[in-house]
Amino acid sequence: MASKAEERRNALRATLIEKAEARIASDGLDQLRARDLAKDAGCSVGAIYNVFGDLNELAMAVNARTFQRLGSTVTASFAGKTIPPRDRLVIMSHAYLHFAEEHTLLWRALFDLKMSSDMAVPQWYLAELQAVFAHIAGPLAEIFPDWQPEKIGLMTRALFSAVHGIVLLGLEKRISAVPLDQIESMIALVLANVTSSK
Amino acid sequence: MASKAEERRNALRATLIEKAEARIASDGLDQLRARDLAKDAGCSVGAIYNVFGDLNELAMAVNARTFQRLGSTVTASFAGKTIPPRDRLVIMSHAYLHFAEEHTLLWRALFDLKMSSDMAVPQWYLAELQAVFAHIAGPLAEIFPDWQPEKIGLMTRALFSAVHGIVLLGLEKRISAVPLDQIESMIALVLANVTSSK
DNA sequence: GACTCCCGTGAACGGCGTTCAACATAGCGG
DNA sequence: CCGCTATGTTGAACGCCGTTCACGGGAGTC
Repeated sequence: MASKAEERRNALRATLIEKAEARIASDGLDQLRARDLAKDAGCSVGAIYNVFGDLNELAMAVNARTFQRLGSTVTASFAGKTIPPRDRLVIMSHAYLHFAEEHTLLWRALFDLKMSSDMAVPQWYLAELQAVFAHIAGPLAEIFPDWQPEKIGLMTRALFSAVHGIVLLGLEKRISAVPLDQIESMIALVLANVTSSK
Repeated sequence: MASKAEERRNALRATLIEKAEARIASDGLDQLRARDLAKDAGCSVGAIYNVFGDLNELAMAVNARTFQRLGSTVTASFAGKTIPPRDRLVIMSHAYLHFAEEHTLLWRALFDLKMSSDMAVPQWYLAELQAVFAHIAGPLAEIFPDWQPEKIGLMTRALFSAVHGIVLLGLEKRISAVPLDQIESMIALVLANVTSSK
C-alpha cells in the first residue's frame, strides 16, 4: 500500500505550506527561497519539487489558505447580527481593511503572485471571490430594489474594487502613511455617499 | 573639460532610459534584464552601472517619465474646456483608465517597483501626486462648498484610490476580463453616486 | 611624445530556481 | 528472511540573474 508514502508526502506538504506561510508573513513573497524553505521544513530542496511543481504552486497553496481566512473573517464580521444593509457594507469593508493590515504581507501575496502565464485561474479562487461578491450584492439589492441585476453586479464589482484600492494605497507607506482610522473614514465616506439615496 | 565625457554619459543615460522603457512596455518590469539592455543600447553591462546605481534606479527614471506623461494626459483631458465639476471628475478618471489600458505594463511598473527598502520617496513622485490630488480636490470643493478642507482632502485621496482600484482590478485579466466600457460604467456609477447631493 | 587619469569592458562572483544522476528505502514475491 | 524492483530522497550541478572589478585603451595635460 502507498499509505505510508502518501502519509509522509501529505505531512511534508502541510509542513511546507506552514513554513512558507510563516516566511511570507514575516519577509514577503519575494523573499521566499527554496533553500531557506528546505531548511525550515527539514528536507532537501529537491523534495519540495516532488510535492509542488514549482514555488509558485506552493505560494498558490498559501494563498488559498489566506483567501479562505480572509473570507471567513469578512463573513464573521456581520454574521448573526441584524444590521442595516448600508452599515453591513461598511462593517465588511472595515473587516477587509483590518485583515489586510494585520496580515499585510500574506494579503499582498494574494495579488502579487502572477498566475497569468500558463495555467487557468484556480477554481477555489473564483469561488471565494464569488462568495465575497454575493456578500456585497445582497445589501446592494436591498438598498436599490429597483436596480437591474446587471447594474447590481456592476456596482458590486465597482465597490469591491474601490474599497480594495483605498485599502491598497492606504497601507502603502510610500504614498502617504495614512492612519488606520483615516482609512476607515475614507471607506465610510465613499460608501455613505454611494449608498445614500439621492 | 569634461564636456565630451559628460555629453556621452548623458547620451548613454537617455539611450538606456529609452531602451528600458521599450522593454518594460513590451515585456513588463520583471523581464528587464541588464544583459538585454546592454545589447539594446550598444554598451557593456558595466556601463549601465556607471550611469545608474542599479536597475531599480533606471526603472525609477522610466517611472518618472511615465508618471509625467500620465499627469499630462489627465490634465489635458479637461484643459481649456468648461466642464461641470462632476463631469470633470469622470473625464479625468476615464483618461486615467485609458492611459492605464494603453500603457498597461508601464503603468503597472509605477506601482510594482519597490522603493520602500532604502531610499526616501523621490521628490518628483510626491510632486506629481500632489498635482493629481489638486485636480481632484478642485471639483470636490465646488461640489461640496460646505465641507472642511480636511474632509475634502480625505475624499480626494479616497476617490483617487477608489478609481485606481477599479482600474487595477478591471484590467487584471485573472479576476474577470471586464470590457473597457464596463469599467467606464463602474467609475461613472461610483462617482455619480458619490458626488450627487443627497 | 610621455604621463596620468578615467571610464568602458566583459569575465567573474555569489545567489537564485530548478533538474537529475546517484543513492536509500519500502513493499513484495519467494 | 532474503533479494529485487520501484519509488522517494538527496544535494551537487546547471543556467540565468544582478552586480562587481581588475584590466586595457583613449582623452586631456605638460
